[in-house]
Amino acid sequence: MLNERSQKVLCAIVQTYINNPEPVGSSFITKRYSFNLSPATVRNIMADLEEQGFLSQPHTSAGRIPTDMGYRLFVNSLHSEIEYQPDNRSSLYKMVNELESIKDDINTLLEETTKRLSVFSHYLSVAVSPSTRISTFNRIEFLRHRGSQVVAVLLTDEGLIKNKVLDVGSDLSQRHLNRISEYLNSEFHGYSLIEIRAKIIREMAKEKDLCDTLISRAIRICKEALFFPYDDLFIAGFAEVLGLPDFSDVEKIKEISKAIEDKHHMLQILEKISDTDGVKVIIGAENSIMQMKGFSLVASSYKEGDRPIGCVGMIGPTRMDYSRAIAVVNTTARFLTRVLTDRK
Amino acid sequence: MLNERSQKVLCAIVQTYINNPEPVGSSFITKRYSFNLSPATVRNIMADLEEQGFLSQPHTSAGRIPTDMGYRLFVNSLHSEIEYQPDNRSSLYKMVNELESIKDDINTLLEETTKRLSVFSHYLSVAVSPSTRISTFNRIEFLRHRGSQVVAVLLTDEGLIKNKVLDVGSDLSQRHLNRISEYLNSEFHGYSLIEIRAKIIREMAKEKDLCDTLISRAIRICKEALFFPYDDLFIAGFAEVLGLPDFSDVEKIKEISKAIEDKHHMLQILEKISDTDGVKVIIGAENSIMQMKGFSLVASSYKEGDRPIGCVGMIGPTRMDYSRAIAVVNTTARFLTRVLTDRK
DNA sequence: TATTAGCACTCTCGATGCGAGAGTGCTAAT
DNA sequence: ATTAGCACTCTCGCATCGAGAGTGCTAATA
Repeated sequence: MLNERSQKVLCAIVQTYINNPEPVGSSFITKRYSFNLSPATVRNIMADLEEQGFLSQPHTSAGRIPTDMGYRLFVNSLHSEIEYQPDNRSSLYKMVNELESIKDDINTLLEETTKRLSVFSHYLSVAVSPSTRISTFNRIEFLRHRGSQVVAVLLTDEGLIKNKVLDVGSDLSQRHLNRISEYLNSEFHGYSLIEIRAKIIREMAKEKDLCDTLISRAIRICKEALFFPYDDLFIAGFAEVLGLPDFSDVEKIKEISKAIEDKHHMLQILEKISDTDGVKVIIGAENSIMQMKGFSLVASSYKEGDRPIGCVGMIGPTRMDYSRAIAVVNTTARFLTRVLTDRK
Repeated sequence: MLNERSQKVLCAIVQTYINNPEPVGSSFITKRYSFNLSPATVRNIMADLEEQGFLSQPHTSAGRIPTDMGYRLFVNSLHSEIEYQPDNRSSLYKMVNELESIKDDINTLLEETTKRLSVFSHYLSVAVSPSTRISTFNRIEFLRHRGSQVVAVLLTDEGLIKNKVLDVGSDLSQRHLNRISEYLNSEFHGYSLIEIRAKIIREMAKEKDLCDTLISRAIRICKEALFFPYDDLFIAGFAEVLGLPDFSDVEKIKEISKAIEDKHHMLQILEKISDTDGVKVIIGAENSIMQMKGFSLVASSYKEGDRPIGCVGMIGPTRMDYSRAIAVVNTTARFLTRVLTDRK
């Protein structure tokens, strides 16, 4: 579809534009890269590339800038080239080592990771905690709280700790609650939360008229206590991206701040990535789910053992340094995987 | 220090500038307000006000804009006039009523409050959860977690629920932990966390060589479990303020985003307000603690009964609509107070 | 046939100039 | 003490202009 020479020129243009966000001219390419081509030839190639949709021109008589398609081709070629080559910059390793000390609480770990990642990369960085849906039930405890309220504390094998305030009548004493939690803990230990929800639904249908009140109440309480509509989302580095030349325009800033304020949407995208393996790159409006026109996401799942459980990544302008971003995200995800896997 | 007429003119200028962020000229004032003064007179007054530091001029031959001092005078006069007149706009009441339904969890309540408040006011809105320092210990429970870890769950009388992951050796069984929590709960019930910390410090000094291991360990564990350096801070509405004309400049946006990324700083300011009564207004760099040059904070503590426990407020450009902001913040704080007081 | 040199053309960008408009400060009259 | 009048200042929008960068096309070249 594209001969090798054209592709090389395209990549050169993308790389040049990434280094410096100004339209790239033909002569720059011939000077900077030794393709042994004259500017005129490069111009012809560029015209072709534009026709095929890989480049665009802000106006006649300006150089070319990559389209999303252009970036995509660039990223794909990159991928096969340097795939998963960890970034050996000492500062990244330093950062990662600093994080080693906080392996106790997974949310603290993720929060600190995103913070440092954004400072390090100058991009927005994001992470989602292990998905509650697929998490493995370890145990649940109920603590009587003020009035008719009860605090349910859920622990999962992945290390998640989730609180939920429930309103059960005031007739259930702490003793009753302990009986309920004992029952649930023995019944559900080791199942994933999504399985448990299914079980509960079945159970509720079955026991509709049966009335072992304590158990049926336990089931009902549990259904509520295990329902967490959203996983935790960590975002850091807004101040960082404001420094990029791509955000010298107020409109652009509004767009990105809208994109990250819509946490629900963000989570959807990241959770999809949480389920898969390796680094994913989503460029601009590629993924029609997101109204992230103008931004790209480089993200990877992190795992516990062999099982992907969450996701960490970076968001930047489409003009972001993909090669570095991919390497950094990959390194970070591997680091998280190692910490989460080793901690047992 | 300032005669009544000058003050009226100043307030008129401030009000005009708040309505529309353009330097205010003398003739506008004479036309819009019926002071029965000629533009020339107003010009003289304006020159005086400028000399005294209440107004400034972007350039000769432009109108005047208020300085921080000018806003301050304006706000003070406002204060004595409409102090604590609740805002009767039906939409605010509607908003507040929607919030009534989530009185279960205080953090959820605060989060939703800030969200709605920002949408309603078009300013950034902030809130801090009840200060852990002054909160009243209700009980603590320890749950064995993975490996040598324990999850401490702290409940306070104010309704706070705090988790902390601790690394105690792996030799303490759940049974031991229960003994410890029973001891702590009977010992500390009803004390404020800050008192408890003091008690613990004394206890630790005393028992240095004594070695009732379980109790001394309990004390040590408790010291760690009760230490929460930061209260929760809720901020919402960044996208809202971007719409204001005051933030059409990228530099301004950077400034405000820096101000809110520094949560530590923000908390310091808000915690001070949490301790006092009524609505406070901090204009620009007035409070030298904050590098919030260019922004103002309108905030009020909310209470449980008669005791201020936390704080809610709004941040906007110095050119914000103080009158409305004060009313809205006041209404919101009173609403929170009512909900938190009634819920028992 | 693919490449290239040459050249006219187009478009942006910064500098410059200019006039309208808004608003001031000062002075002299009320 | 207030005000009318007026000269003055400054911004802002608009148009003009030339330099510079980069293109597309054509004709020559290997």
